[in-house]
Amino acid sequence: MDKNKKRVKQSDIAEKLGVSVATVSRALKNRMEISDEMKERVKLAARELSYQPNFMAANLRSQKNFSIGVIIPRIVHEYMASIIKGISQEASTYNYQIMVNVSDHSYAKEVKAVELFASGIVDGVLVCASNETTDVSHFENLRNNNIPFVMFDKDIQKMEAPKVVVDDFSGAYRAVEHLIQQGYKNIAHMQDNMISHGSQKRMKGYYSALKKYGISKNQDYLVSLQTISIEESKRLTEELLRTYPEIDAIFAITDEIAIGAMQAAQKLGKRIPEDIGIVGFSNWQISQVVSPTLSTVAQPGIEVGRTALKLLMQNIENPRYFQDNFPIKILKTKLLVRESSFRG
Amino acid sequence: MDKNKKRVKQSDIAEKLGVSVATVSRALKNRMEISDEMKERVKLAARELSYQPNFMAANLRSQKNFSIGVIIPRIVHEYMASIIKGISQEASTYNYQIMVNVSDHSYAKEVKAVELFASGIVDGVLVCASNETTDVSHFENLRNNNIPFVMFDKDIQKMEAPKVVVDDFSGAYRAVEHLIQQGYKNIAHMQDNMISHGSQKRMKGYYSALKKYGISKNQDYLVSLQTISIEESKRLTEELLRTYPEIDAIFAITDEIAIGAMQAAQKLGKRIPEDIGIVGFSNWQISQVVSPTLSTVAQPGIEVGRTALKLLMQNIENPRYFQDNFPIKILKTKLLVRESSFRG
DNA sequence: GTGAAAGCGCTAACAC
DNA sequence: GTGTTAGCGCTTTCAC
Repeated sequence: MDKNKKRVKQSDIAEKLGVSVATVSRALKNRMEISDEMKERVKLAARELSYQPNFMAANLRSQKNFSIGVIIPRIVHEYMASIIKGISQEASTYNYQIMVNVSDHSYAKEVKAVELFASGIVDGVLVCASNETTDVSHFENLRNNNIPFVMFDKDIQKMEAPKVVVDDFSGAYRAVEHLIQQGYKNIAHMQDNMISHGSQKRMKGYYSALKKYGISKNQDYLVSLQTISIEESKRLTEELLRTYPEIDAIFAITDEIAIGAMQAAQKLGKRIPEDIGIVGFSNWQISQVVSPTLSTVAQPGIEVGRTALKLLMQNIENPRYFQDNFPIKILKTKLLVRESSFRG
Repeated sequence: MDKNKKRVKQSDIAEKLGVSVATVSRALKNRMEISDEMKERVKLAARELSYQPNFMAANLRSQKNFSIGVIIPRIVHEYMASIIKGISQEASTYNYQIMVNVSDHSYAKEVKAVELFASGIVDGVLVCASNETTDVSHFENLRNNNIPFVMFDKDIQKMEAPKVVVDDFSGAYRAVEHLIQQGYKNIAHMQDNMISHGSQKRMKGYYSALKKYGISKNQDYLVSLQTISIEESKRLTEELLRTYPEIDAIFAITDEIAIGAMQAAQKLGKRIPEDIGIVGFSNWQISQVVSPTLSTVAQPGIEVGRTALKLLMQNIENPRYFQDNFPIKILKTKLLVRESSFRG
């Protein structure tokens, strides 16, 4: 065991070369005041001694740590994972690392995560609030410590901060418009029970499309799920379709719900898309595999991640970048018409 | 802008109270040599000044940073995400953070990530090697810097390190045994082209079950996919079933491949499970949604993550814990019999 | 172009 | 119980 083999530091290089640590530090950082010859000597020695910089020390000095904190409610979730992928990709172009903290949709955990990140172990924070989060005072911790942050995916209205979200409204609008154009008349909407801004926007998009095409709204065609799951959706959809057999289309707020709806429709002997059209939201991989394939509204997860990180980096590089004028980036969703809603 | 509002530090508290920084530091850490009264005074003052500890400074001193690096090949991947979830859960019980670095199955990126983590910004590393990784010399960086690490999911044979993997062999064995017990006779195996240890184990499990039940092995029933995708699997399975119509069961190395196989079988007018039985591997959510539902071998992702992190923490807490005698934890897989292979 | 020296904020060894 | 002091390893004035 080489427990006594200490890590080589700049002073070791300095000693070996008979120069000062300052020179070593500068040479390693390629400062131009150092002669090329010295740079070479230092770098050579560094390699010989297999020197590895100690970032903790450098960070303490420079008050930066080249890492950003990411708070998300879930990780086993295709859309979230794709956002992380985007964040991760973009971060690496800045040579930044990401620290991922999963709140598990617990407000308490989110608060803890925010406090931790506010303590200075990261240069900035990206956060997607949990479903439980209504009080947003914990984010003041970040402000007080001058840690810039950007919110993504979930838009908490009263929160003043830079945000990156997707266009829920027009995504929903186009989905419903498409159903109408396919000749469907009685279009139901399955939503979650969240009073989240995104859910509301989707609902508004749904109603707006109906209105535009002169279809009067029917409260009975609106169903809210308590828990989001295929089973729950299947159960409620079956109930809905039995009660209102005239319903010939469903716009579901997520693919999961859409698939439950498909299963219910099929169970009742309805043909998709002939008898009933179905459109989901998110474009999960699963939506291409079910039979018939599911039409859905694709959300650009990777782009959301990249955009959020870019915004954050601008704020990190220039602390007064936003000047209290917080941008809200709304990324475009895209309707993908597949079998479940296309009758030509 | 309160740019000149400097962060309050221990010395500010000390000054305000007329005590030394040492006392403040100790009081905040609840050391018992400090009187309760002083602890109270210090904590009160800390709160009044809204003091936030500077972890960078503390870390530099203590040479710890309470974070561990995680290197994974992909993140948009249900099984990986569940492993991360497990790591994340367990880490939080130790008050550790995780730094996630995605290699994207690129050897070069993996090397970079290892080097970064070897530089001392984390107390330990968990790594799942990329598919490109055959040379493992980069991990020496971690050893040289006394950064403990644990490998998970992917078992690179020549790599001597603590490992956490799942029992691919017996998972595959039981899947095939189940098919045999259901009366299937001509069982094909669809695998990936990776020469990965896991794939090989599954193949061995497949052959071993056949042998056990006296079924002679037929090389023609073994298909390797160049790229893993539903389409590719569908194409190759169709080819396979056209060439060898006697095949009445398929054991696929992933759920993705299994689903492609299901689609091919259905396209050829074969009924599942009556005419052909299919079993996958991984228990993706999708496997419960396809019709018929897919039998599969579940891998305990969360457990893999938790176990890997626990092993790592033991090594962090006691650097000579493993004494060069590296454990390999093999977690149990579980066969889930669903519709696609059950004919009662 | 290079060196000396002063910290970054905190912890810990050693006093008393 | 509390203070003094000496760093952790690096960066950065300020000299020369």
